[in-house]
Amino acid sequence: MALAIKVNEETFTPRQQAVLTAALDLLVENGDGLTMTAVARRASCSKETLYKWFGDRDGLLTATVQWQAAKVRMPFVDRSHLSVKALRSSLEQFARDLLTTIIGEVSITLNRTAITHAAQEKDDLGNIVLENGPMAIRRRLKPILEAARDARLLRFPNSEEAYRTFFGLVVRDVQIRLLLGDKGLTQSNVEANIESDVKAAADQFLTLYGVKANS
Amino acid sequence: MALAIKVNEETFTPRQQAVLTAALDLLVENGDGLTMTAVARRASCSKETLYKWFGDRDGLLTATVQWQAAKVRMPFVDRSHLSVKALRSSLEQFARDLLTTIIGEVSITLNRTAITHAAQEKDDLGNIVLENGPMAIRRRLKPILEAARDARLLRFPNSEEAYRTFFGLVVRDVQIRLLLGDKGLTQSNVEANIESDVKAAADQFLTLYGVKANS
DNA sequence: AACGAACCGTACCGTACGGTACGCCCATAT
DNA sequence: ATATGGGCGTACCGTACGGTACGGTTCGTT
Repeated sequence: MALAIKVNEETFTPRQQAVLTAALDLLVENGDGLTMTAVARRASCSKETLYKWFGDRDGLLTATVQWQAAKVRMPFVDRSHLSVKALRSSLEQFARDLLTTIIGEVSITLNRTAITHAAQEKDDLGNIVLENGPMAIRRRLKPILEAARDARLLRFPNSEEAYRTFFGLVVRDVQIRLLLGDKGLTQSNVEANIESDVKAAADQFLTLYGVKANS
Repeated sequence: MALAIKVNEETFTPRQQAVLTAALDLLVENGDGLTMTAVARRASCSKETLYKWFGDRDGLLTATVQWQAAKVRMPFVDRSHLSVKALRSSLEQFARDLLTTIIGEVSITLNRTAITHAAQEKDDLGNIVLENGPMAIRRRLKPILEAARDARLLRFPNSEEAYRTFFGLVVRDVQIRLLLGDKGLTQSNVEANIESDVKAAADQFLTLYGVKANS
């Protein structure tokens, strides 16, 4: 838990955030478009300032990803009253948040950038994205799963396995196809089916781990 | 189906394949290490030859990915006698092949390269990897699923959905974590659990879509 | 008013790399 | 033996980009 890199709102001044926004925009528009000159021009600042604030290109990239990844805050899910209905609703909420996040252009860009980065030895960005993406969800979902198990609504030997199954049921091949730029899978295309996919994933998860279904 | 890019063994001469091997090695060793000079030195050939054979850097990259991706040939799965046992065995075989492929260094490198490539406008590599990865599996698995449905072993409204669920149950978060360079998930780490994961995925899939379980 | 800090814009430097040109070797054909 | 062509090695060119330097401007402080 101490591993999570904390980025407060106050970490960056508004001016700096404007710079980071420019950097992110360039990243989204054109993955390799993040040249220092381009960011400086887009943000109407001098390159010297960029180097003063962020050290070097990698620092700017890291700051951008950190700042943006930390913004992915999923809405709070109630875990007080644990009826089957409430559990299903929570699962659907998680699935919906996960899917809508994943198919967003920003998320795709961040993941692509981090993966490109990880292809070289420097794996900072990969960890940042992981920490704010899958791991953040895991941290939030696991206690709910465990509470549901304690309430005899779910049955599983290992909450880690249960979480990963949920992830798989929700994400399936959507993320990798989007990352690879599958033209047969536009965001709007996925977006239209989110609700039915969400329901299907929750149903399947409950079929696999709900108390009724499992022996 | 005509979309699949065909790459015969004879497409490249042995000497050319040696060059492609060198290129792939450099790619695996260091994602951005694929400079024309480096490939030429590694393969003991001249840059001029590279340009003569492959046109430009992108052509070399594409040839490398095509050539390597086309090598991913999964073993044939018998689909003649369709007992429950044979079906489960087939599913496990698919899951095993999928997992072992995905966690391989070559696959990770290819996917990372294609994703990096897709981050710019050029999406050739993404399609090639997709076509030889997920889509190849889909083409092989779908008829088996449909045969099993016709034999009343499985029940699903949509074979596409069934395939994607299978994919999700098998891959879960493994691929994205490996692509992002998650240090808590080494190949050997995953490899050790392949067999149990494979069994679990097949079990879960049969629980969801097997005739016995569904109403 | 005077000073200084922060910052913009631009010019500049060094390097890395894609791509080209050229000289040489060697193998095969005639 | 000689010619020819495919290919190796190297040197070279142009450009793009990371990083630095510097003059000019704005703004806050005293």
